[in-house]
Amino acid sequence: MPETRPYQHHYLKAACANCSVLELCLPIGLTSHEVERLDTLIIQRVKVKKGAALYRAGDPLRSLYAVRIGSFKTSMLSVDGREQVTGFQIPGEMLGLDAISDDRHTCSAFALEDSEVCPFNFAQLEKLALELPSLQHNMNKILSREIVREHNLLMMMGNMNSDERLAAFLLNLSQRLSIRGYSSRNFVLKMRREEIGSYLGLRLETICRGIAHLRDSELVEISGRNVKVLNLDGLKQLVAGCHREPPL
Amino acid sequence: MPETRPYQHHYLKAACANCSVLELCLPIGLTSHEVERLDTLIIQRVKVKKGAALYRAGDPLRSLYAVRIGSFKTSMLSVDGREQVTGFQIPGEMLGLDAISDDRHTCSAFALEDSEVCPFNFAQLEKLALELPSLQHNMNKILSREIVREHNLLMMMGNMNSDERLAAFLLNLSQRLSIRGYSSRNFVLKMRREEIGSYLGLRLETICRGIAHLRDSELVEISGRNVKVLNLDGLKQLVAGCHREPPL
DNA sequence: CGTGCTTTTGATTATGATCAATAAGTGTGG
DNA sequence: CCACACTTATTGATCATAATCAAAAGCACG
Repeated sequence: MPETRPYQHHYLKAACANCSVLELCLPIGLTSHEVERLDTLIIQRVKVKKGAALYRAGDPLRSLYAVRIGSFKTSMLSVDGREQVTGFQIPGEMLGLDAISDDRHTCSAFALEDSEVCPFNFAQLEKLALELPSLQHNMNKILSREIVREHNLLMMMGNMNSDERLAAFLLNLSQRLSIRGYSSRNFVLKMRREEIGSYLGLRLETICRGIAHLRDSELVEISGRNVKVLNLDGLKQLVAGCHREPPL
Repeated sequence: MPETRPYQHHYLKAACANCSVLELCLPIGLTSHEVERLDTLIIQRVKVKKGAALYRAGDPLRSLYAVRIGSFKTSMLSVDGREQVTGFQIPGEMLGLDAISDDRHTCSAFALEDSEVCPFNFAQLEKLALELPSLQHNMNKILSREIVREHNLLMMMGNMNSDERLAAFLLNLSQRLSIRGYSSRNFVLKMRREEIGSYLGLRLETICRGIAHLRDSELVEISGRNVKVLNLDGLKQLVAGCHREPPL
């Protein structure tokens, strides 16, 4: 990711009401009148070029972002400059939730492809949430859902071997894409092997070997970054009947 | 943890205003009038016996809980019955945040010693947060802080070896205890080696060996569950100059 | 159409898991 | 209070998994 300049401002007039990811984003369950009020927070949508940072660790929290088009990775840097990928975000998913803790982003967010986000000014969002109970409730749920996501990640890190983690990763991505109306059986990995590895706590070579194993067992067909799921149940079984010891 | 009966109800009249962990808990930064209103949500404090569950995975979300006295572990069960510990909570820390996502607890919470919690009815809490902006803001921060905590855990799982993870765990516990006014140099581990291991993605034997290593390098003195930190900076250095490869 | 980067695959090594046996605590009932 | 049973902790020996090192093959983009 050599592109380091701040994100580009391509101003677009926003309109939650006719946004295609409306039902996956902050406004879930809001009345059309409430959505209109939320709309007023989004000054403009923002385009982020592939490889560019939407924000960086240490930046003050200005806005939360909903991914509208494209995809992102969020990552932290360790003291000695190693990257830990903490998540991949696709349309309808939120970015920046970790920053509320300390009014400062703890992760950086990079676009994995040319992308577009809706920024919600956080101060205004909190203010509006005081007036719209369902918005407040949504925010709580979205924050809590992120906690649950990370619990599952921890579970994976603690109890799954490399092949199982990879299978779980593909399955999770497949399911999230399917919710967004994309194919759950054919999709493209926008991230590098190294980034998948970092996310799963593995080296990139281990990811390559895992892919080879899944291919050998005819669960998926992966060539380059193109994924075709051949045996969804098989994948699920691999993830479910997982863990380092057999059940006694 | 053989004790499986639901938590015991020892009713105590609650009063945030003169609670010793007030400034670490939900009411941070609230005016005394606001704290009074929050007080009305806590019908009574609840005592939980060592080993008993405060709630279990699958239970409907009724309340969030602030630990007042004692300590807890939260854990999830995998399909084949293996435990993944997701956190340890000490006084002033919140329990149940993951349940907001789906109105259902995804973890179980067990008392590691005889303990006491303050339950906040969640529905009432959300309602009250609409009227008290600083309460709403606190809730957002607490949720976000939990996300940051888990990011750091992921970082640990992904980039640290066993000794470094153990050192990071001890350091983190030491710091949290110190914030609560306990000694940061002398404390007692209320959890078993196995639970520490599960939390850190390691086996209990590896924890024992790690303890032996830290003892050999004269960073800490650990006998049984009693911890004495001998060289805080040394511990920090081990955690900071960590990671599987040396910095290039 | 090279020149990076990224991915793949192979060979070897290191770390932590597993298996096993012993020791140290903890709590209970006599 | 002690003896016993049981849980928890420690340490050793061996093994398995994934990391590391290395080299070649694909790709993508200027």
